[in-house]
This record gives sequence, C-alpha cells and structure tokens, in this order.
Amino acid sequence: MYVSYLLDKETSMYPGSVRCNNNLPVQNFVSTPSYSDYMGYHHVPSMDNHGQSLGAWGSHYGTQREDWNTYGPGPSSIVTAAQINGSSPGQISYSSADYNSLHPAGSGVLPPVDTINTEQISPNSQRHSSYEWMRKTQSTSSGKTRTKEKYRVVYTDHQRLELEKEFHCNRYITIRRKSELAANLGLSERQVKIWFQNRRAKERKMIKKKISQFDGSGGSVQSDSGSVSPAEMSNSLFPPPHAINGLQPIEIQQVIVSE
DNA sequence: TTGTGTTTTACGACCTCC
DNA sequence: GGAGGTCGTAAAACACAA
Repeated sequence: MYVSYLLDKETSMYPGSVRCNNNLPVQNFVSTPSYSDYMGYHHVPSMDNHGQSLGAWGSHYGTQREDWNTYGPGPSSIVTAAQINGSSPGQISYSSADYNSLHPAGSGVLPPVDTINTEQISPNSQRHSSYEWMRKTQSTSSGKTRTKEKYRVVYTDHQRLELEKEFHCNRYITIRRKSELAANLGLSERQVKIWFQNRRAKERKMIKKKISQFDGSGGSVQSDSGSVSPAEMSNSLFPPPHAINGLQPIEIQQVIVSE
C-alpha cells in the first residue's frame, strides 16, 4: 500500500464524515510532459490543461482548510520535469511509518513544502518504475484500454495524493470536481471516476475486514479515532447510494454530520 | 533471484435513478 | 438511454520472505 498511509490512520485522520469546506488549496500544480505522455492511455484532449495553472481549482468549495497540512505537502507543490525524472536531491521516502512520524495525528506539523516535492512522497522503488511506465506508455497511444504491452498504468504519488485528499473530503465526487481533478492531474474523468469507485471498494473491504475482526475477537476494535465500531464507521462512510439520491456529496456529508 | 501474497488500475455486468 | 453506483475479476506493479 503506497498512498494508503493516508488511510492507515484513517479513522483518526478522517474523523467521521465531516466534509472539508474546500480543503483544496489553490492549485498551482503544473502538469509535466510525462503526464501528457501517459495521457495517451485514456487521453481526453479537451481536458489537457498541461502547462496551465488552474489557480482557482476547487475555489467553489469555499475557503481553504488549514489542516490540510496533516495530509501532506498539498497541491501547492510544483512538479518540475527534473523532479519527475527523480533527479532532485534529498528524496524523502514515505512509508506509512515515515508519514506518521512526520505527521503525528493532529500535530499539524508539516515539513516545508520545498523539501518534499510531489514525486517524493513516495515509498521507494515504485517511483522508479513509475518513470518506466511513463516511458512505456508512450507507445500505447491507441486509446485502447487493455493493450498487450501495458495493461494498466501506475499513477504518480502526486496524483494519488490529490485523489486521496479529495476522497477524504468526499467519498463521492461531483461532476464538477471530477472534471477539475482530472484536468489538474492529467487524468481522464473516467479514470478519476474509476479511481473513486475502486477507492470506495477498498474502503468497504477494509471495513469488512475490521468488522470480521470485531466479530471474531468478540471485543471491540479500537479504531484510531476512538471507540467507534466498524459498523458505525461503515454506516457513516457509506450511506446507501440510492437513499441519498439527488444529493451532491457535500449535501450527503452535511446530512451525515447532522445525524 | 524467485515464488507468493497484496495492492492498484481497469473493465464488464448489472442495477437504480432521472 | 445515459450516467454513475456496486460487485467481481483480470492483470500489472509491488513487497517481502525464503
């Protein structure tokens, strides 16, 4: 698990389902040529904003939230081509433990953004192969989803971090946010959608696991956030989709909070 | 180095809602 | 009918023990 350090401490990091009131700081992320390379995979030309700074990313969600610091360097990081190529010095490798030590829950302590570029938030070796897949996928620009050579791509740490942050805010992404996120991360909207689907599935799986542990042990599963049972956690995290029909995620979260 | 288990992308099938 | 949800699954990418 790579980005899931965000979720390893999930219950403490994600207390309940309180929606962030725009926790997405102004995005100055500048996409790299590498992104456009692998955009050949599922590329949506109209969303190709590479080289552009979408300064108002997420602005419609309101003001920034300070505690984003807890979740990492944030989107203010600018990824340069050199960084993508792994040539920047002083790489910091983030394992779950590393991350936790850097970001004790609630500490709000954040390493200077300058010291951690978005590509560096990454546990080791995968980063190397990330660059490999970026190269490889250059040749698979047919738009086919399952090529013989490359069945799937590996998202960069920055992409995953941003997706995780958004997921933290909303388990369900709005069309608008999906579009923004896709443009900012150099992904297609379909990829963002599927990522969220998979992410929810992952969360359900984790919750199931906790519940089974809960049942098996006969005791309470001590979540990081306290004494919330897995069932409660599950309910709060995943309201039945059709029971909340018509509500945008922000509304869903408000409903949950108000309960 | 290799075998094995886990995680991550991506898809298809099927469902519900508008 | 289209969009987006879950569920199940394939296969690449990865971690790690032997």
